[in-house]
Amino acid sequence: MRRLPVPTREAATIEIVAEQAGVSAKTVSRVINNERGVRTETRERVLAAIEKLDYQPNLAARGLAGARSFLIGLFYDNPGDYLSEFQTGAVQRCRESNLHLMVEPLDAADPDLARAVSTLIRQLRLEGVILLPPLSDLPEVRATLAAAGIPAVHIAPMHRQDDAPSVDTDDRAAARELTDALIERGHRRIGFMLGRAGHRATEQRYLGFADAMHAHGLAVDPKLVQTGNFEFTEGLECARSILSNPERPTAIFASNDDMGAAAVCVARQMDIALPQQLSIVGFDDAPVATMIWPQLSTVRQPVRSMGRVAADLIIQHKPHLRGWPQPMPRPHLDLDVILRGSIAAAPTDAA
Amino acid sequence: MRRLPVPTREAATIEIVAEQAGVSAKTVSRVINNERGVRTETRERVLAAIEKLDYQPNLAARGLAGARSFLIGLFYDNPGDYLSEFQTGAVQRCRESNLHLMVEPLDAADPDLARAVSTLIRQLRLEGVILLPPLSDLPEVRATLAAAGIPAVHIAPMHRQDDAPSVDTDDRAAARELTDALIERGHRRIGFMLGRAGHRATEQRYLGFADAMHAHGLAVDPKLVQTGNFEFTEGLECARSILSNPERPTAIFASNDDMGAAAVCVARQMDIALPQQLSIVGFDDAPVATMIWPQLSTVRQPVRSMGRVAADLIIQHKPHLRGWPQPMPRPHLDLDVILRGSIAAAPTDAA
DNA sequence: AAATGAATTGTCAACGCTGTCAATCGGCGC
DNA sequence: GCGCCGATTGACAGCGTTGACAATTCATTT
Repeated sequence: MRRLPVPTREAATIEIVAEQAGVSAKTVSRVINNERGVRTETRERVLAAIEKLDYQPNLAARGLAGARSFLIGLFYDNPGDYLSEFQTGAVQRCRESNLHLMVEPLDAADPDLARAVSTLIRQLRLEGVILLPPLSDLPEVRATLAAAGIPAVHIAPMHRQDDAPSVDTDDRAAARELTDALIERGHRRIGFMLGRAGHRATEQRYLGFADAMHAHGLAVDPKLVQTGNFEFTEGLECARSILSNPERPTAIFASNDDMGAAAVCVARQMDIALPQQLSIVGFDDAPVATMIWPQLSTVRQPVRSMGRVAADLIIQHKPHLRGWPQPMPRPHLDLDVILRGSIAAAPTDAA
Repeated sequence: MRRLPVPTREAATIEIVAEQAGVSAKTVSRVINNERGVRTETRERVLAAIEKLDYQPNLAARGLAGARSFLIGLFYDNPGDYLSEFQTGAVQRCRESNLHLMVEPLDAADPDLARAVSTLIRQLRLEGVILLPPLSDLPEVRATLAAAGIPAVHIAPMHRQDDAPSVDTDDRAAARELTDALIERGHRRIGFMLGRAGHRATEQRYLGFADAMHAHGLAVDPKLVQTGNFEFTEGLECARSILSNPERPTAIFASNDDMGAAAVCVARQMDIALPQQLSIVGFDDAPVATMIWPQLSTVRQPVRSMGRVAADLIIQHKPHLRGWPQPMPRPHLDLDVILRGSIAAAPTDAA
C-alpha cells in the first residue's frame, strides 16, 4: 500500500468511471479524447458516469501515456502592459482545446539563452511555443525550437521566417488611416516620430504615414522626421527637435503613445496650445493615451485577439500533416483607429 | 512497439542515465530529488552521467509516480500592468525549486467560478495557488481551495483570513511618508482622492495620510476628501470637486497614479500652474507617472518581489508539518517613495 | 442460417518515474 | 576472522492513461 488510509474520497480515475458506466477503461478514454467508433448510446452512458463522478482526467498520466504534454509555451522578455492581455487571449483559446499555457519569462540578453530554452521545452515537453518580441527575432531561440521540432509562432517579428507562421497587425493601413484623419483636418506639415530602428512596427507605421501623405500630394519634410525608440524619454528629445523647427508643423504623428505623451509634455512646456495649435496622434492605445489631456488619438491593437490567434495556430498545427499548412499562415489583424481630443483642425494661418 | 523507428535520438530517460552511471534507476532518482543516503562518490558519478547525457527528468512521469505536479497556480482577474511583473517574480522563485507556474485568468463575476477553480486544481493537481485581488477576497474561491486542501496565498486582500497567509505592502507607512514630504514643503491644506471603497489599499493609504496630518497638528478638511475608484475618469470628477472648493488646497494626494494624472489634467484645464500653485502626488509608480508633465511623485510597489515572496510561501508550505507555520506568515514589503517634479513648495500666500 | 466484414469494445503492456522494502556493503568490536 | 548494525543500493510494483492489436458484436449478404 502506498496510500495512507485517508478518509478523503480519492479523485475518480478512469477505471472508476469505466466501472460506473459498465465499460472498459479504454472506452472511457475514447470518449474523453473524442475518438470516433463509440456507439452513441455507450458514449452517453460514459458521459453520464463522468458527470456523476465529477471525473477529471489526470494530465500527467495522459501526458505520460500519450507522449504529449497538453502544454503550450508563451515565451517573453520585457513584461509590458500588453503581455497580460495577450496571455489572457491565448489561455482562452487553449482552454477550448483542453490545453494549458506555460508562461515563461526569458532574458533575451542571456548568453545561455539557447540552453534555457532547451531545458524548458524538454522538461515540459511543450507542444508548441509562442514567441513574443523581441524573442521572435532571436536566431538562437528559433534554432533551438526548430532543432527540437517544436512548432513556434512568431508575434510581430521584425523579420519573417519562411518556416514559421507569424501574427501581425496591419500597422501600415492603420497609420495611413490615422494620417488621413489629420490631413482631412487641414494639416499639411506633419512631424513624425519614428520608433526603434529595425522594428517592423517602426517601418510599417512610417510607411503608412508616407502612403497617406503621398496620396494627398504632400511632401514629407525630412527635418520633421526624428528617430526615437518607443520610449517616453527619447520621445521628449524628438518632440523638442521637431517643434523647435523654424517652420513648426501643425501636427505630430508619434509611433506610439508613450512618445505621443512626450510630445504633449514638450508642447506644454513650450506653451503651445493643444489641440488648437498642434494636433498629436499616437499608436497602441496604451493606458497613458487616456490619462493625459487632451487624450491622444491613437490606434488600438487587438492584443487579446492576437493571443487567441497565436494559440490557435499552434493548436491547428498537425505534425502528421507535415507540419504547417502551406502557404504559411500569416494572419493580419485589423486595428481600430480611435480619434480623441488631441486632434483638431489645423490653425488657419498655417493651412 | 509503440514508437515509430524514428532516427532522432530519443530523450534520455532515468534508465539510460542509470546505465551510464552504473547504478540503478532508483539511485538516479535519489540524486535528482536530492535525497540523502547516497555516497558522495556515487552521487558524483550520477551527476556526471546526467550532465553527459543532458538528461531532463520527465515532469509528467515524476508527477504521476510521485503524486504531485510541480505546478503552482497564479489566478487573476483583470489583467493589469502589474500582473506581468508579479508573475515574472513568481516564476523566478519557482525555477529555483524546479517548479512551474500556471497562470490562469478567471472571471470574478462568473457565477460558476467555484466550479472553474475546482476543475483547474483537479486537472492540474496544483500544489498551491496564489490569488491576486480581487480573487483573494472571494469566499467561493477560498472555500473551494480549502476544501481541496490546497495551500493558497492571498495577495493584498481586503480582509485577511486566519487560515491563509497574505502578502501585503506597507501602504500606510508609505502614504505617511509621502504626505510628510508635502507638509515639509509648507502645504497645510491638502486634498485627498480616495480609491475604491472597500479596498484595503484605499483605507491604508488614507490612514497614512491622516497619520501624517495629525502628527503635524493639521486637520483634514472633509470637503477636500473625495471618493474615487482608482480610475482616471472618476478621478477627473474628484479633482474638479476638490479644486473648485472656494478655499483651494495647495496640494492633492491621489490614491493612485491614474487619479493623480486626472488631477493633473483638471488643473491644466483650470489653468492652475503646476507645480507652483498645486502639488500633486500619486501612488503605484504606474507608467503614466513619468509620462506626464510634471512627473508624479509617487510610491513604487515592489511588485516583482511580491511575486517572489508569494511563490516562496507556497514552496515553504510543508503539508507534513501540519501546513502553514504559526503564526501565519504575513510578509509586508516596503515601498519606495519617489519624489518627482509634481511637488513644490506651497505658494507663499497660502502658507 | 451461415458467412462476411465493418463497427465497436476490450486486453494488455508500456510511458518514465518514485515508494516500499529487501538485499548488500563496509566498518567496528571482540 | 566473525557477527552485527547502520549506511547504501537495488528490485519491483504501480501511478492513470493510451497505443497496438485482439476479440466481440451486429447488420448484411448469399
